[in-house]
Amino acid sequence: MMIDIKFIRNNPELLRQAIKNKNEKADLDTLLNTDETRRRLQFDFDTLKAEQNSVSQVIAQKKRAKEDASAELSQMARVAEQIKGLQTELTAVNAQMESLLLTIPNVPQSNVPIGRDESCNEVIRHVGEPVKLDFEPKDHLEIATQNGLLDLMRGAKISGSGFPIYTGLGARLERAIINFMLEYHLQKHGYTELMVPLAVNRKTMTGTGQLPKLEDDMYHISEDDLFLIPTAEVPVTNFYADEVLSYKDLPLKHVAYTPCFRREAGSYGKDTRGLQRLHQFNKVEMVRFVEPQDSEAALEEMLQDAEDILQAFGLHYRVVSLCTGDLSFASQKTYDLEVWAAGGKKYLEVSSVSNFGEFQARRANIRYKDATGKLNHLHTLNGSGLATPRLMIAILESYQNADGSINIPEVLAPWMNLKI
RNA sequence: GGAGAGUUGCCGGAGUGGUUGAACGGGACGGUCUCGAAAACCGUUGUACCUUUACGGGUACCCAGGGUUCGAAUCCCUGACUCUCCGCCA
Repeated sequence: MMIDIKFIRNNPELLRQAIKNKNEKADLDTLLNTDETRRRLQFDFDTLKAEQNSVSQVIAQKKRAKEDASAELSQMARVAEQIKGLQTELTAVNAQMESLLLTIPNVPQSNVPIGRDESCNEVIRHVGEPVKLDFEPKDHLEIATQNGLLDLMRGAKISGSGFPIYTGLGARLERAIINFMLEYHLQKHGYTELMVPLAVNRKTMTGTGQLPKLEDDMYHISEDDLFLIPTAEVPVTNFYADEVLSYKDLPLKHVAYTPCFRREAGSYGKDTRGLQRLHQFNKVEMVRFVEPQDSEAALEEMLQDAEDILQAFGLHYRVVSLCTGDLSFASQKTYDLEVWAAGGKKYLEVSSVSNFGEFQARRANIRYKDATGKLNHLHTLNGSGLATPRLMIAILESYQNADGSINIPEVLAPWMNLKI
């Protein structure tokens, strides 16, 4: 499957532009040349095979009639040899095609701002007001330390930096946040929960587009060639890999809580204080499977689903439309939600909501039969709803008191067995 | 970890190395019949690629990858997965 080679063949300039705008390094010319070679080989192969098939029947007839078929046999011996040669070439070219196709990114939607990097992202709107504190706010790490919520030193001791340990009330708070978000999506947004494997195979990682590009960013268990998931998107989207669904099943909406693992190779020393950037963190993820004509509307809906969580916490945030240079490899349009951190006085990314069009469905081979019985690739979307670390930062910093204590957000009370 | 059995189309289930893309049954869909329905009968019912303005034609696919052969669903090798039994273990 992969990305549609016919589409690439017919729209090379569109692809060239998309690759450039996304700052990707995909070799389109080699791909197109290889495609031509492949088609020529395939044609020759098919032609010879057709000859072999028909003469083989003649041989069968003659043998049954006890006639001499030695002329045909020697002719076919030659043909068989040629076929074998072509077969070898074809196999090699097909493999080359596949690895080239895997490096072609998804094409951004036309309404995505064009730009090199995040400085070109477009702020769509601000929602709510930054919390007003009549004292100099502390940052989340100070608050967490003072209240005994986190033990990063011991996390570093037993695993390494970036593997946080939530302690006591901190652990309960983290768990309450996760449960609150999960139940919110289940009960108010109509998602169905999945609890999924945290280690997945290579095919699965390729299906959603993490591989081959991001192999260095993932934890890999070489013994079994398994990868720790960087997001629940991977196992949840691949839930339907190699399947054919019915239009009657759609839209499908799944939500899953999982820890996420990221090596964050190459980002050392950047925004590392406290919970800002971690190798392991918790996230509730929403995934949707929809008919193609519904995916644009579904993206807006999912964005709202994620926003609802921030609003439930009464946190100020902004919605950002990512520019082409900041879009992920597989995405054709992405909104980020950035929550206001009162202590650090900056916006922190807590959610990324993306429409992948048919890109992932092609790679993972997820199809559906539409109302007319026609087979199509469906569209996939996903969005964080939300990632907890930076949400925790915003909560601690927004709900702090002058004496360094913190209040528990009202919506979490039922999840912590607290009476407020 | 050890031993055995298996993997065929939407499902069940045949298949001797040569007209098998695949018998037979079921399901689904269309039609005949009927006031309507059931039953019965007739027909249709895979995917991908190449080619053709079109009708059509060609190739591949019977878990995956190799091999034997003029020719493989059918024979051989390797691997994946499923099931049963034993061992170990939460």
